[in-house]
Amino acid sequence: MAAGALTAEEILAATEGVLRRYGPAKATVVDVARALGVSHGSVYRHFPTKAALRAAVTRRWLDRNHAGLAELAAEDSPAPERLRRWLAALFEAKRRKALDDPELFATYTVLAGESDTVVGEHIDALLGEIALIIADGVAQGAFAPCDPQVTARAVLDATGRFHNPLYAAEWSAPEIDTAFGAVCSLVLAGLRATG
Amino acid sequence: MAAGALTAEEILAATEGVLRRYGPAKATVVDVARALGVSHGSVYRHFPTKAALRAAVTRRWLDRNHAGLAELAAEDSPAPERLRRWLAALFEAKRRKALDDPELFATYTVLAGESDTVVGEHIDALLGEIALIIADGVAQGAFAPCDPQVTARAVLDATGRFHNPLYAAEWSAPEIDTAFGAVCSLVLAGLRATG
DNA sequence: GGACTGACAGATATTGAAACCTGTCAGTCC
DNA sequence: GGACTGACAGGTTTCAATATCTGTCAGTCC
Repeated sequence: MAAGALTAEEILAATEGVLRRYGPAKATVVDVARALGVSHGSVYRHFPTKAALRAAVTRRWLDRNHAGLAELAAEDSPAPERLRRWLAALFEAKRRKALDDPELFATYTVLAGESDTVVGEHIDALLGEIALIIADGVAQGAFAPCDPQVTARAVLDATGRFHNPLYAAEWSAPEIDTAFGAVCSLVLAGLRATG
Repeated sequence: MAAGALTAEEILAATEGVLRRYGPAKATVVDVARALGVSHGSVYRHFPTKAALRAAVTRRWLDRNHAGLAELAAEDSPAPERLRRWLAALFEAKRRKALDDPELFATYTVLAGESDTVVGEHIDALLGEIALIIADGVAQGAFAPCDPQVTARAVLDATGRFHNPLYAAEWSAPEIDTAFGAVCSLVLAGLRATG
């Protein structure tokens, strides 16, 4: 559709559009090719399988939504408030996506469920950022000594209700902010004095 | 099938059998009636709708699995270790169900997803037990002062990965016990010194 | 008289044939 | 020669006809 040769980038953009229009169940590789004005064989020159194409779209989406969080984690500020803002930012980003366009969010939730690998890498990135903040906090003396890796996992697990898409339906409930605040406080208090 | 008049109890037992054999998608009221040797009209004398029948089966199952937990919560022992044992018992009960008979567990997970009310009551019961332990802990001086209701919710939320059926697939992973221990320790440390 | 039956209407699920999709590859075109 | 096409085999999805199910109720039976 664009200038000369077909690029992976163009295919990904077209695939996003097709997914948006038809949903994850009905979007086909033929639809993507049609949107680009090429044969579907051309798409297979750039992506080995439909699953790989969908995984690539998922990775793009995850990366885009994740922008900004890494910077926040690396900020030079007291670890406790930094962790709280980081968790709040993660929750807020996901919640906005889920509430602004529920269908698109559902589409990407399905896609994410298809490729463990992509999701696993995303989670590893999040864990790394939490571990960074925790290590800083221990160095600052704000958190009790601990294994940052293991504790980062505990923090991510404990806040699952506020980032795991499985819970998206609960994110519009009025008491969700209270619940988020309570879990955050509990986790931060726990970090201050881990047993 | 049994002695004289058809009882709700017999219908529930027969329904469990039918669900076990055919799964949640294919089990019908006609199947239940056939298993009991009666017409399906008789079943509707005891339960107004199929949904109500399924909700009753779900409640029974939840209650049965919950047996023992309430006693544990009411025990006369230090709150921190009591809470840890209570959480471990909850996790262990769910995990055993999920691993012993995955199909049956999946069946009941589907059923639970159908009736918010029944699940809500079950969660309220769990929250009450946690709140009881927390209130005891505050009275004992082991936990920092807090609103037991709100904090109970935070504890249940924070440990969601270890009791919410949505996570059942992860319960056979080797590192799950480490993760459980880490979250428990974090939560208990948080209760000791809530901010 | 009250527990139960069985036939019924409308809604939902099953089935099998036809349409479509995925992934491949020999061949076309610059 | 490398990007692209288009026809193809095998597998999956769709669609409409058919069968089954849910929930009701007038009537049967002890």
